[in-house]
Amino acid sequence: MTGTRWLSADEQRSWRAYLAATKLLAAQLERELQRSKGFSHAYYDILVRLSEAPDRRLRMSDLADAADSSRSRLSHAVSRLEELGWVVRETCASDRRGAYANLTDAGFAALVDAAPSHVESVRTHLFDPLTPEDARRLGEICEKVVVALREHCPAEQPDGAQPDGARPGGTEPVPAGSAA
Amino acid sequence: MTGTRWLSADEQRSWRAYLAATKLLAAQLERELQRSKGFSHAYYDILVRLSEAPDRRLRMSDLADAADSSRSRLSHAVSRLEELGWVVRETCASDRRGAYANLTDAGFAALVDAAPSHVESVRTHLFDPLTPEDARRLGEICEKVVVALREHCPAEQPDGAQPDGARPGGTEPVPAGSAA
DNA sequence: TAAGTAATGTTCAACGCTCAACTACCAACG
DNA sequence: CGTTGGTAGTTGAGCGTTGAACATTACTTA
Repeated sequence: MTGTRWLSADEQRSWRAYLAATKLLAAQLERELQRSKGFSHAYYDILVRLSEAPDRRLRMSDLADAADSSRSRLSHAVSRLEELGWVVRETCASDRRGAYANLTDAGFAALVDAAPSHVESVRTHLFDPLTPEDARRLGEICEKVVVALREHCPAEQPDGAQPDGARPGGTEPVPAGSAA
Repeated sequence: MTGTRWLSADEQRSWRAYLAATKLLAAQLERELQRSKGFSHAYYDILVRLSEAPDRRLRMSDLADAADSSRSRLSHAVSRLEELGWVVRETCASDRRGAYANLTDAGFAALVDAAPSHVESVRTHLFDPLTPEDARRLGEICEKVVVALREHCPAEQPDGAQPDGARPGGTEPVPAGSAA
């Protein structure tokens, strides 16, 4: 009864490195963003998704999917962003259960303000230590993992976002669209 | 004044894939471990580190470093593990400020019980979608990132663990040492 | 030995996340 | 219509993390 497919020595080493890298990198980016701009990466991510959406607004569910977040978490987070004046909710006319989250000018400004230092953090701690080839491969590998995860749990995840893997949109820098 | 080194289109794509993959994978592993065994990956990690240590015990600080955890978080976590009967604290004779965390037989048994399904999760969601070559490269890339992060923040991190990057030890399977 | 500095570990308050209700609404079917 | 089932989003309790403050003990230097 030893059906377990244990990890090989190489796999274990990769796995440990993965665990350490992801944990340390996330903690470092969080710390730098928190110290320089006073808000979390979770907020940043929400602001980015909204900034990229048409009219800078998104249905709550779509925003949750875009940010790989649970609906509950998103609802709480949007409430806090509303208190900051960075997002406002708006009820949906066509489906009265629904709600839009709108990015305000102040929210957009906060994103514009935070982006440069955050991008610099990402570059410093992730891309600078890697060769361009490494970076490209990391992306490919992660895309494979994402595809597998999205199709592997069709009923467990917050929702079944299509396994795109190739969304355009600029992550860090502020996307197209005029400020203010 | 536009000193920001923005991400290229390729870099952005890699970065987004990285963000999605790490978030989804962590959530999936957490969910499966939680549902099948009822405890978190944070606990699992602590149990693993303790199980690998001589006499299955470690100073709190060393354990915090090994698990890439803050002292505060570790202290809380160990308290909870103590309530489960999986770890016991012991005051250190040679340094009376210090404390050891000892893995109990029950704690070791819990790890032995959880390991197979957890390893299966890791394999299913990470290694199965990848080629062996991918897995090897992922490990190399992560090791580079870890090295950079560890040397880049000598005064900010919980502690200054030496930039090893090549610790042996078996991660998932239960390491050498007799059970019970 | 006394004073100053550093390290270990715990505790507390604030905050965010999770999970399970819960409200409100839509849509289909009889 | 009225019912049933499913969807959108919110809420609240419980729990874990964070970061700072704290007590205690060790080390270093005069």
